[in-house]
Amino acid sequence: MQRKITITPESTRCSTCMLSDICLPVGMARDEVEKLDELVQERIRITKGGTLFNLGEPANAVYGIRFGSLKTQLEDASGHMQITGFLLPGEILGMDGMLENRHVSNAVALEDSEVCVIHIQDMDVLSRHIPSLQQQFRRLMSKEINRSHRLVMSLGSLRSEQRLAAFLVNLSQRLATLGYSSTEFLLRMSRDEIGNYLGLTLETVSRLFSRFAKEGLIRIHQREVHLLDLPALIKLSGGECD
Amino acid sequence: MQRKITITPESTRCSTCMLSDICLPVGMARDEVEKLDELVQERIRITKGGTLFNLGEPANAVYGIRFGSLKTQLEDASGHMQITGFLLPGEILGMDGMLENRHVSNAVALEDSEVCVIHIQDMDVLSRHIPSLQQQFRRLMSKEINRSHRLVMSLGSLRSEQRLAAFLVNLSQRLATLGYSSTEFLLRMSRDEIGNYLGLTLETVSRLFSRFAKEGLIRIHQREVHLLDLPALIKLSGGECD
DNA sequence: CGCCTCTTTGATAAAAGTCAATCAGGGTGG
DNA sequence: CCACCCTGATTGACTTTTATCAAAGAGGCG
Repeated sequence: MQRKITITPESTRCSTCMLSDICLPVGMARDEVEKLDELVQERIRITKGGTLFNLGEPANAVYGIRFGSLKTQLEDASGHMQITGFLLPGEILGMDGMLENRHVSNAVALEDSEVCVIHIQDMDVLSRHIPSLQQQFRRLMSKEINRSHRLVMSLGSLRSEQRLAAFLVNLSQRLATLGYSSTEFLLRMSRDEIGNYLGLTLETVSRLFSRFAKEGLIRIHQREVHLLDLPALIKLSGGECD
Repeated sequence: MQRKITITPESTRCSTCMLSDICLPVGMARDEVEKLDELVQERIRITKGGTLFNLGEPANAVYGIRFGSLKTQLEDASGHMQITGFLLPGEILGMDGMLENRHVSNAVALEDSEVCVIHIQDMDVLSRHIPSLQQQFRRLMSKEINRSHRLVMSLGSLRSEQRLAAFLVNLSQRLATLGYSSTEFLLRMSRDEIGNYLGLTLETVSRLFSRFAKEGLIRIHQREVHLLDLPALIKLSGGECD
């Protein structure tokens, strides 16, 4: 389910990682990124369906995804789950646990995945030698706040078709950033999970996919999506309207 | 609309502020709070309807509310607004602007209000003398992430009546923390604003208030609310179910 | 091969939105 | 000081959207 991987001298470090311009070091100067190299002393590999952390567990680190994808979800008093995000390589998770140093959500792997462990204490030590590190970390937290606010906007003001279109466009853009195709990709999550995330039922999601396909916006077979008319999807999602 | 207030020697400081155990210094040691006193060199008073900051403006500070209340809202490409929060005294706003040092939202006063200005640069300088300050700030950002995630949960998984109940309960609890009545208070926002925040129309909000009143859960006249059966509201909102 | 999970699709019901009219206060100007 | 107006709130009738219930189909894995 979950396996620790210790970093060896020949392991990839932040300064040699392909994701360095997306992940924690995004925007940092070359020489500062090199100083980051000691920060990650540990990686964790999680198999599909395994959890990286669970609600209530002590939280003293955040995690940067190296490969794979995870979902984060809140659990309410009655056990109902709400997915709050689908995370891709280069994205950071675990920052919601820093209020009480205890996780308030679960993180579950959607496929076999690996994350870099960033211990907060180590980061605080290192930040004495890297002046920009604290600011960098605030930026990442701010990004998470923004991400969540945009989700609120989507849930609060868009209709189901707009939400789903926005979801596809967002995924497309993030995959493009990673160097993958922005028009052809595999959905790592089920209809049920998409629906939960977007505040819809799985049936509604399925119906919308079918309708989008009929309208020529996408081609979809199971979890393989092909965005045929990205501009139309963007327009439908309410973004970049001209 | 907006007026700067410079701090004089006799002004209240963090160490003498009534809100110190709620606001920025929450949980900090007494001697560290005293070191915070130089941090706030400026306050801003905003009249009802005035803006503290607007989308696109440079962001180099965060703000702690001293008195009054504000709403924060996102604006999409087509000008549609989504309220992402109603903030009360002791609560911090502006942390969503730290990604690009530019505000991505608007903050509007719901009543005449005053905020303490916390310049990020000053905080970074001060944090060299207050080891816990960076951690403190991360806690506050984490809190904002959590707040937003819970709103996502509300929007994504609760029905309209549950959302409104949860909204009332949440307000009640925050007002209680401030020492106000948890059962009798004034709504500083319109039905329209509540509806926008909760992803509902103003008519739905109004109808639900009327229904809650008919069912004996609340008494409401205009913006004056009286929570008559807080346990029932908590239960309705899905929290603390037993 | 068969079971199990995920997905699709249809019929129907419920929730919430829209449109519209009326009502209540609060503030302003005559 | 009062009438009027303007904004915000309430309520009703009706429509639209989305959920619910149900059944059947499609892959994938043991």
